Amino acid sequence: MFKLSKKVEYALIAISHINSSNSECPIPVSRISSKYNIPNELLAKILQTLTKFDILDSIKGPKGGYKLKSKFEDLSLVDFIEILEGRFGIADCMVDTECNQLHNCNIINPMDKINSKIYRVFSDIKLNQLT
Amino acid sequence: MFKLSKKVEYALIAISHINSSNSECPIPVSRISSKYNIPNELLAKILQTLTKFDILDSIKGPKGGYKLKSKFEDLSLVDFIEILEGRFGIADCMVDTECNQLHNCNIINPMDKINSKIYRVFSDIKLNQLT
DNA sequence: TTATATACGATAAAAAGACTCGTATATATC
DNA sequence: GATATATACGAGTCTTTTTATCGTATATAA
Repeated sequence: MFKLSKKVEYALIAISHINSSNSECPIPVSRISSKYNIPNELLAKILQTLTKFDILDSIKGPKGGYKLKSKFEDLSLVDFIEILEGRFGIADCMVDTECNQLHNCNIINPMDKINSKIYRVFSDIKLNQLT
Repeated sequence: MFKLSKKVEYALIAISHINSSNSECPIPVSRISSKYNIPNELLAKILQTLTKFDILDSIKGPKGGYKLKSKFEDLSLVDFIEILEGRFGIADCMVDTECNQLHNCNIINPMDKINSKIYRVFSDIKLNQLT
C-alpha cells in the first residue's frame, strides 16, 4: 500500500543513469538492466513508453540505445508518474468517480485535501532534481 | 499504485461515523457496514484490530458495538495507517532494507527525501481533523 | 549478411488486496 | 436458562494488480 510501482522506480533509475553518464553515445537497455538488476524486457517496455512521450530519444541498431531529450529537464514527478501509471490519486474515487459509498461518503472532503497535499509534493519535484 | 487500501478507507469511515454520532450507545458493525456499503466481516476485522490498539472500545452482546476511546483524538494518520498496514514507506527498501540494486542504487537519496516529505504530510494530520 | 538494437502486442506468473467462512465467546432480554 | 445479537479470530478463497516473459517485427551499423 502506498508504494511507488517498480515501473516508476525502474524508470527513475534509468533516467538518472542516462543523465549522469553524459556521453554523446546512446545507452542500450541491456547496460542499464544488467547494472541495476532490472529485467531487460520490462525496462525496455518502460523506456519505449517514455520515448513515446518525448522524454527519451531512441536509436535503433548496433550502437543504438536511448538518450535524454531536453523535455525531461523541467518535467514534474507527477507528470512522469502519470505517463507511466495513469492519473494520480490516493483513492479510486479521486480518479474515476465511481464509489460504493455513493453520496453517503463521510470522508470525501478530508480525503480530497490529503490528496491535494500529496499531489503537491510530487508536482513540486522536478526530474532534474533527482540526479 | 500509491493508493490507500480499502482497509484504511473503511477504518476512517467507521471512525468518522462513530465520532460524529456522539451518542452514549455503542455502534454495531452492521450499522456502519450497511450504511456505507462495506462488507460486514471485513469491517469487523478492521475494528477488531483498532480495538486491540486501544483506539476503540468493544462491547459484546445485544446492544453491543464499538465506541471511540480518547486515544484516537491526537493519533496521527501515519500511526493509524501503520497499525493497519505495517510500516510506512513509498518503496520496499525504505521498510525492509532488501533491494535488488544492492549498493548500486542511484536514486536512494532522492527517494529517501520524497519518502520523508510524504511521511510528514501524514504525520501532520491528526485523526480528529477528519471529522 | 549478420549481429545488435528498439517496437510492441499478447500472455503468464507472482504478489497483494479484498472478501468469506466457520467456530467460539460474551451478554442483554425474555 | 434459552435465545438472539454482538464481537473475536484463524483459515481460506477469490479477484485484481503488479511484475515479468515471449514471440515476432523492424531498423541499422559494420
